[in-house]
Amino acid sequence: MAKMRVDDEAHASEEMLEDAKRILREHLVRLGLKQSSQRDAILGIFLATHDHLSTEELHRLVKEHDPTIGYTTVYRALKLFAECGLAAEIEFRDGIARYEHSLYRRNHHHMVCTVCGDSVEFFSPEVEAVERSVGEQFSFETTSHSFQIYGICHGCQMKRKDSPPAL
Amino acid sequence: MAKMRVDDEAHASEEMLEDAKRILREHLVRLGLKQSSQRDAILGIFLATHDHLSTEELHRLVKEHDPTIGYTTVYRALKLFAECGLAAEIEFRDGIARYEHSLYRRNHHHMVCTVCGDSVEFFSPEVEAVERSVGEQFSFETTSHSFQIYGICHGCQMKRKDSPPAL
DNA sequence: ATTGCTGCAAACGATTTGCATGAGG
DNA sequence: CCTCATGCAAATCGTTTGCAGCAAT
Repeated sequence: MAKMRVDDEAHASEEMLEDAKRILREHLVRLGLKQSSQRDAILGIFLATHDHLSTEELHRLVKEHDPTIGYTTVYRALKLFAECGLAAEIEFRDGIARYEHSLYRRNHHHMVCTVCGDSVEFFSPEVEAVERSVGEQFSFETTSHSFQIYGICHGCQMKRKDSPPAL
Repeated sequence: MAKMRVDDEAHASEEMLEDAKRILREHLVRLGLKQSSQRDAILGIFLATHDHLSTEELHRLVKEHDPTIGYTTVYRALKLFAECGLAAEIEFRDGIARYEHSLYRRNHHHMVCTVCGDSVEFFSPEVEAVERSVGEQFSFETTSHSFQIYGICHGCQMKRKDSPPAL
């Protein structure tokens, strides 16, 4: 429940990079696909961030490293990562698909401020338990769930008090 | 936790229709908006279904009743209903916005089959509790949450077994 | 009369695809 | 060599908006 220390995270990401590369490689072999330098680069950059990136945002980061890589390649790479469980798509109600790491990151959810768009993470094993129990109850073979909380963050609440309420 | 009996539901929806009309009316007055026959018709048809309707699906139903009502009017009516708490938008990962009744329908979530798209409803008060407790913890004034479970329904599991697995 | 509502068509924007060229096995 | 990956441009598709005429207050 406590936050990981930064050096723990750094250590974890070295191992994670290796695991991730292996998982992607196995996935490619399984589907008869090929490796490419672009995909390796995109994977590395994706794993190096701890944000919730849209395709466009990741593309921007990737271009800093290699300006020749196109949006479509990033888009397809993210799909591939999601297929093999390296990335998970999350939906923040703004109509933009965002991705985050999903390896080693279960039980982890988001609370989003509907005013400023910022998000905080929280951990909630109960939700995982609900997935299991409901799946059993209805004979679903569950694969995932999506859970977000929406509200107004502390900062935006303060600003609201200062300025006159719009409605 | 037990399912409502059908006649309970029928009775509830008469009362609900009145409540809904009143709520919408109050909302319109509050914002200085006007009533219209189209919106009344759309509200009635919306409340008469128990499905998770996309704008297009509701528009199709509405046209059966009055072919002159356009898509845009249905679209704007749904937004209005959502604003005043009569409808809630739900997201099933297919990129289509769906709406359902939200009046009298809290603690109610969906499990969606990623193969056939069918969904079942379930009730999970724990999730509401998580919203409250996480909101407190991070000083968010929470307004709502979104929770869906994804998986493969019993029927689609059976079909999988029959036909040779694709991958 | 004034102001909001409607319906059409057009704009929008993120996502997805077709295709010619280049790279991996 | 054959097949897949790439990057561009174009297509897609649900959503949203502008606007002229209609309806409600």
